[in-house]
Amino acid sequence: METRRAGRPRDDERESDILRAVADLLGEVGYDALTFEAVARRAGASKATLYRRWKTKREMVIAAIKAGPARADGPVDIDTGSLRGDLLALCERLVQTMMAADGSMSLLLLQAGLEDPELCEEIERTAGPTGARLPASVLDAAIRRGELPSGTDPFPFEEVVGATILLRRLNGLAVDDRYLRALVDSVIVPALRVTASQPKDLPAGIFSGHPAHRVDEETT
Amino acid sequence: METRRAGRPRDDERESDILRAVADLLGEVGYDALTFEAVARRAGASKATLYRRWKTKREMVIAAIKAGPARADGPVDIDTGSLRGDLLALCERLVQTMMAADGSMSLLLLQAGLEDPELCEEIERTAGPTGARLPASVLDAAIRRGELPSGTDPFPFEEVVGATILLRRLNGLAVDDRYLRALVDSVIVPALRVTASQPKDLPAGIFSGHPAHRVDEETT
Amino acid sequence: METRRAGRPRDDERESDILRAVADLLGEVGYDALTFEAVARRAGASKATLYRRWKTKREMVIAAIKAGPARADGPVDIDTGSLRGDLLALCERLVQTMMAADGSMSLLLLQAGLEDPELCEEIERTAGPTGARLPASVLDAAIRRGELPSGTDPFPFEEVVGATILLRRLNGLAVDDRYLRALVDSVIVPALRVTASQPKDLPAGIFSGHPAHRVDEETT
Amino acid sequence: METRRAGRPRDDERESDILRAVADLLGEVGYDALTFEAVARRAGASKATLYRRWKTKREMVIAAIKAGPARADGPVDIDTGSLRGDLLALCERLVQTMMAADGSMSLLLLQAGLEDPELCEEIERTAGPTGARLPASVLDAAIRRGELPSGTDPFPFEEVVGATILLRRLNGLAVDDRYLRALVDSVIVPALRVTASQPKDLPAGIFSGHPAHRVDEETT
DNA sequence: CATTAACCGAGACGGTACGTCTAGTCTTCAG
DNA sequence: CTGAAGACTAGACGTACCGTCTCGGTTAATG
Repeated sequence: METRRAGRPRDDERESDILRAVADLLGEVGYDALTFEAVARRAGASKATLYRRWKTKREMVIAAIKAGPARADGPVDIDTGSLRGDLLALCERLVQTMMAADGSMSLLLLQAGLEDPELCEEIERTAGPTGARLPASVLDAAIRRGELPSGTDPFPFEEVVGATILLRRLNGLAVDDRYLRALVDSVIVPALRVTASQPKDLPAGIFSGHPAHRVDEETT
Repeated sequence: METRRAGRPRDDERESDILRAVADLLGEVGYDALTFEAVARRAGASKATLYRRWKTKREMVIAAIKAGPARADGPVDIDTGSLRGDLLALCERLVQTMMAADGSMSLLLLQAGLEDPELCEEIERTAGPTGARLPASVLDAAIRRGELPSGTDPFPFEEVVGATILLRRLNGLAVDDRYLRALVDSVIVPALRVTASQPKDLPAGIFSGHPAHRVDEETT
Repeated sequence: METRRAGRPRDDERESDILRAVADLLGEVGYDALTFEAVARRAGASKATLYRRWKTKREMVIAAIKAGPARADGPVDIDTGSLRGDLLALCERLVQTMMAADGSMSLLLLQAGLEDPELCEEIERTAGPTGARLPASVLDAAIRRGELPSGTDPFPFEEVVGATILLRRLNGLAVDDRYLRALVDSVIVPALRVTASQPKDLPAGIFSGHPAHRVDEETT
Repeated sequence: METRRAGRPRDDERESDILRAVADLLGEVGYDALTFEAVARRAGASKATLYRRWKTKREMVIAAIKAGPARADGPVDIDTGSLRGDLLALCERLVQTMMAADGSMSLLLLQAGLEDPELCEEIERTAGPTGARLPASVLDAAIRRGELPSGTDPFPFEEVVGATILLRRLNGLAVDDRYLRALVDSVIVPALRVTASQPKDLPAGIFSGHPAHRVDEETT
């Protein structure tokens, strides 16, 4: 029955005040220039209060992102009538997702994935479908249309699309329709068609998600 | 005839001493923990001497990388007798290249590419074949063996391999043989085989290099 | 009832440690060569801790002087049996007081007096009789002996002696017996004898002290 | 006959340009904030050129003062008809002289006297009568009027007036008519009247001048 | 008349202090 | 125990000057 630890309980309102301050500052000065000091000032909180909750800046920022208001706009389904169209639509959605925050933000999430793979799920949950995953509905539709063999593994999409697009963005290179078409036509589609039998337990990447979960879906 | 500007000229030896110190410290403490202060101490130089040359840490580090000793170990040719083997060997070499420096180092290069695309060429030149490009020799051999149609474009390899491997590394995920085999077998090889006619003048990414140049070589 | 202001209070021990370091360094390198940096090093303190307390070097040094250990050696009374002897003894004591610190130290005190006239009293209190004031006992004895008329004002002594001796010291000129005798015989004694009725509320100089106060004592 | 050393001779114009810059900066930022760096910038000279001429800031500044344009306004004679009036007029002139430069300037001259007593003469020469010396004309007139015995020594005036006024100024204390009257009436005049026979070879102070010279005058 | 030594400006150099900032930790008092 | 407040050590930040030096170039007297 876990007796509540003695003493004054943490003030949840303080926490959300602080996280709001973190989020604001993130937008104003970026990740690198964000300091505990400034957060404390802005939130009218003490540094001790911050450190009590999060050991590092990264942790704190991630918490702020997690606490961000859940995306209101529902997960619009993708269904253009062709695999190629669906894939391009997904790519475009992913580009939009990345555009939402600035470059260092993407980078942050990227680095965050490093130690907190759960965050991927978290983002997917709060931010809605990012376009980084290949939804079963799209896959199923393609199989139904005969564009892909049944049992097609989404790995080529999920592993490749997020990585290439993020890097291009970080390099300040254009990620336009022409590029996306080249990527989809010359890499993703051919690769998906092959249905190579790859190991089913590869560790998940930030974009490739959690195969274990998907494997379940596939086998269903 | 370019009149030397007045005043005592900068001491090139000091500069190389400093850059050596930068490189050493980079290896020891990483990019984030690298400070002007420590570089000055290590190089026995004055901070003013550093700031006179580079305004920011990034600039200085990039200079250090550019100045890095041209890789002595010659560009060992890759020829395993099969396309798959060659591709895996290239991937492994790329992993080694990235391992050479720490994670934030890769990140730095990545960000550096952002504003200094020439740096890509620079690194390729000084660091020797990194494994990020698909050499014409490998391509030709595969075509000769009938594994690939003539006219195959290296885009699928160059655009995908570097990006995915770097991201996995940044995410602290294993980049082992199993992963590389999955990548090569289910993405790279199928994509190369298709020889889709894609635009030849896509902007180059940090890993995809400058297709225009290579296309010339291939057609030669 | 003055509620203690929030937050961790300043550590008085740190303060005294620091001031001790200041005093030591003053003695070792002098005022001009004294730096915040060195004080911090010596005291094992952070520069922030220093700057939190004092905005300038002068402020800090003055604090160190004020905090100096009260002079143990009691205020030895002066009584040579003659006015001339007493005055010469006072002058010699003053010379000793000035010798205690180096030249720039005297200069410092001098400048300090500029904005902090209370410091004069402070020094008189902590350093014991400096010889800069003409004690009532000496005056009374001279009057009793008939060497001076009753009601003699100490102004000629206090205003002149300190100023002339300090300046000679600052000019690196000898302040020896011969000089002191000349000063006492040809300036101080003749002037004291006149008992001119001068305004009683002249602003006090660093050496002339606060006549108003002493006048009260005398008339008591 | 000392043959001029070989090589290009120093450019006197550069020297005067520099000293003018020194003088200007002295007036603008004061002695403490004056830097070689700034002088070089202002004069369009090289630091080496400065250091070649003067080893220290003090030396340089003193040179600048010595080089200052000789005071144009001639040495107005003092003759108010009474000793007291003459002395007060001299005091006021001295106060004016000190006012001319700022406090640290006076201080500088003071310290300069420390090692370069000739500078006193220099100042007296270039700046005209400062009021620090008791002119023979004033003394003679007083003797003629019977206010002073013949053979009166100016020591009480010269030793005391400059020192007390300078110190009061440095202490930020008013040096007004009331003070000057008190000083003259209760110290200077009584002391001058006594004509004590003091040693004739006292070392000169910055204000007391060179007794040797005056002794000559007196004995004449 | 050529040499040459000292001059000149510019500015790089190793040092060092400046005054400010942030990181983390710790201490006090109030709830 | 939690909270705010804020002191504490540690040390990097970027700037400024210090006094020395090294350049390319100039200027006069010497040889």
